[in-house]
Amino acid sequence: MAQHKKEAFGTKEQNLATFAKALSHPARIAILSQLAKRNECICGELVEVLPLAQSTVSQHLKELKIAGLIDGTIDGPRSCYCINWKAFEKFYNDFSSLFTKLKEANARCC
Amino acid sequence: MAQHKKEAFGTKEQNLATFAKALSHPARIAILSQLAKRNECICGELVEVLPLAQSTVSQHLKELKIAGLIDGTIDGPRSCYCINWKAFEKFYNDFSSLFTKLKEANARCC
DNA sequence: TTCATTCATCGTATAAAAACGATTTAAACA
DNA sequence: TGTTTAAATCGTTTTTATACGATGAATGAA
Repeated sequence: MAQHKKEAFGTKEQNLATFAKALSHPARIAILSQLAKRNECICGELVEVLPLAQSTVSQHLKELKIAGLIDGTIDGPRSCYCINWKAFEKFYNDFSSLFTKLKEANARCC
Repeated sequence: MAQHKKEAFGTKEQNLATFAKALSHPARIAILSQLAKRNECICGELVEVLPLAQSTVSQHLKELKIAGLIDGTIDGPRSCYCINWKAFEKFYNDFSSLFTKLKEANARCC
């Protein structure tokens, strides 16, 4: 009875929602901030900094990767992650467009 | 075993995550777009436009309201909703700051 | 080759989200 | 007062997310 109906909406809305969902957990915001702060972005360093188990951090990294916001490369026994700037910028621009559209309409709201 | 640990993160990260979560469903993006498009923002009009049951739309409206992104006023037997511009702008600015911060760090990523 | 390190994945448990129908509430109107 | 209309809430089901420990795979070092 609770089948999701996300497909019933437009592509633009779905893409924006996917982007927002990737950012919808403080752990993933923290991960992005850490990736931005460091030259090296090793999974283990994130585990040290975050109040979560290693497996949980790995799971969040996977979600960010699936969303396309980060890239991961294997570096020996370690994994190095970094922000996928191109994807992130695309999503950000789409979101900014929505924001601008909403803003313009603001004046005549009830 | 799966108690949420969102409280273990910073306030800034939590607030951003809450904002993103409110936008993390295409129905809620569509609702915001509709609110921006119309002079009147009656719940029933949204139900007509969206591919969802009335109770489900009401639920999404409630979430947007709890997140602070919209305001609702009772208009006779109807409910009139509009975007809470101030809150929306605050969140948007916070998000833009994060984006800028990430962007500056981009050059020295692995 | 063996062992330690690092991370991903699996299995599982709990919590939250999404969706709907049915019911309730509240206002407008006859 | 009773009836209609509109929307919120309730109860329920299904799906997804969050979190962890345990296991597995792959690399690097002994």
